[in-house]
Amino acid sequence: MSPRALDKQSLQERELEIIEATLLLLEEIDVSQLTMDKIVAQVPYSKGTVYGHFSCKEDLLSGIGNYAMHTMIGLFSRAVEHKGSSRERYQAMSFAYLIYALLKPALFRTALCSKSPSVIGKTSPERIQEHEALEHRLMALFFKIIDDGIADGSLSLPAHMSKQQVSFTGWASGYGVIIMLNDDLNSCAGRHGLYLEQEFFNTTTIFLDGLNWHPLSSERDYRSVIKSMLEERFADELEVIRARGRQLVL
Amino acid sequence: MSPRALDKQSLQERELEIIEATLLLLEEIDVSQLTMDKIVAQVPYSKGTVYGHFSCKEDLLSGIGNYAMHTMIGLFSRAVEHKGSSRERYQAMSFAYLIYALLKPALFRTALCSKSPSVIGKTSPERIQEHEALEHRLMALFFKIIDDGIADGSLSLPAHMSKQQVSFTGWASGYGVIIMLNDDLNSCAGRHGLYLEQEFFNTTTIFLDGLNWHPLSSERDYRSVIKSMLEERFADELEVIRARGRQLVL
DNA sequence: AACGTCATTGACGATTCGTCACTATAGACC
DNA sequence: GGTCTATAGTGACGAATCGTCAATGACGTT
Repeated sequence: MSPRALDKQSLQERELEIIEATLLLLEEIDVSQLTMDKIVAQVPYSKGTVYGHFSCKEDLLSGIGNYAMHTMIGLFSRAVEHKGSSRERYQAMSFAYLIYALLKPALFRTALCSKSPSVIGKTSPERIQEHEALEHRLMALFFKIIDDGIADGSLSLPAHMSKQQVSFTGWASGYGVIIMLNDDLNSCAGRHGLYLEQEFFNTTTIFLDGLNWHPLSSERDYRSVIKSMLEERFADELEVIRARGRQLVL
Repeated sequence: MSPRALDKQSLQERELEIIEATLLLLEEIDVSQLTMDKIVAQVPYSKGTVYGHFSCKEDLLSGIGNYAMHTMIGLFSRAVEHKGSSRERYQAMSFAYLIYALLKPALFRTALCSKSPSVIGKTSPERIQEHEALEHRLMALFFKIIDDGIADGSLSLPAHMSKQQVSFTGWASGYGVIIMLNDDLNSCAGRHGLYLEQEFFNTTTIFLDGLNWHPLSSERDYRSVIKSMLEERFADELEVIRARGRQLVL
């Protein structure tokens, strides 16, 4: 094909192509049945070329994880432009996570895998570094809003907690909920009656109340704030999600 | 050996033996390098026998996950006997989780793997069922304390939230923190300066404050409450953890 | 047109998996 | 105590998967 053309541009494009092909494959088969041979068959490149990009299956899964973070950063950046109090904007951003989970189920599911120790243990150092950089960018979006909250007086950091700790704690809580309710993403009926979006909302609300970020949930109906924010900023995405037969129950 | 002796007792003992041998192995090698052959070599049984217990490596990992939950239930049951307010007892129980994480690092690390979709996808239905039953038992311990809190008037359930939702949300938050700070379990210095025990404490505190579970953290120094609870109820475990060179920084 | 360079290829050896035909043994029955 | 049977246990083997590397070919250079 192109022997003397190792320009980064097309290399990255091909990496993306492999990732997208894998995701397409993962809409039909489970991660546990994913093999490199199946990926190679799905793609116009040979095994050697694929291995040139990804040192092993786990490395590819991590690549997908990073791709997922890119997607998230895009969605988060849109949510953060929501007009409202700093607490509302924080909550809006959290919900962009949910939109992503519902919009790209295969990506979401696979990205979770990429966090497991068994995958990380086989991931190339470069990709881990990339992962951390992306995580940092994501966290920075939250930092910004926390600063806003402190600036406008609606939030003061708890004793012994830095901005980073607050932001990390909130993120981890939401992450835990999503991991644990992930199974039922498609079945709609929640695990023992739990709905992802409900518990995600509850977790965020309790967290922000716990931080004493004003106005508290007792003073304001955040459920409808979120609802209208979603309809306004993510109309297209909601359309796609609904077309797939998944209703957001809030 | 024993042809006509399929008593459940010894079968379960052997299952445990295989699990413990695997955990021993996992103190030296990473999960990603774990193979069934290595396990078989570590154990006085043959491949066929091991496969009789566990249908594949993933099934074994899930078995380890369930074993971990057993361990946790044991520790939790001890923490719950702490004398103090209902909120204190809740917090004590949360911290039993941390004790477990520090006491059995290999078990803890592996149990995390067992939650990943790629592992669950290959786990036998029976074991998944067992997992859910154990999860239920664990949750029930939390239910109990939430009931106590409601009974003694220090807690009222938030609008639109059931006992189950509260308990789930709290659990998931703690779980997320632990997953995300897991890497550094042994390195002691936290990820970008975050310490597992610190953030675990913070998350629990914010969560309980968010629930408005009295007395709030502004009214009571829970840090020292936890400290003395640990010294009192988990002296032996703390000893072991310290002997390994890990200090609990609270 | 001959050469050098480098991306690409896919066949192959190595590893790992999971099965199954066979062996061993404890008890039942004569 | 000898034989028979049912079941636990074994480990060699075929199948699947992995990751490599010697060979190929496309393109720029001389």
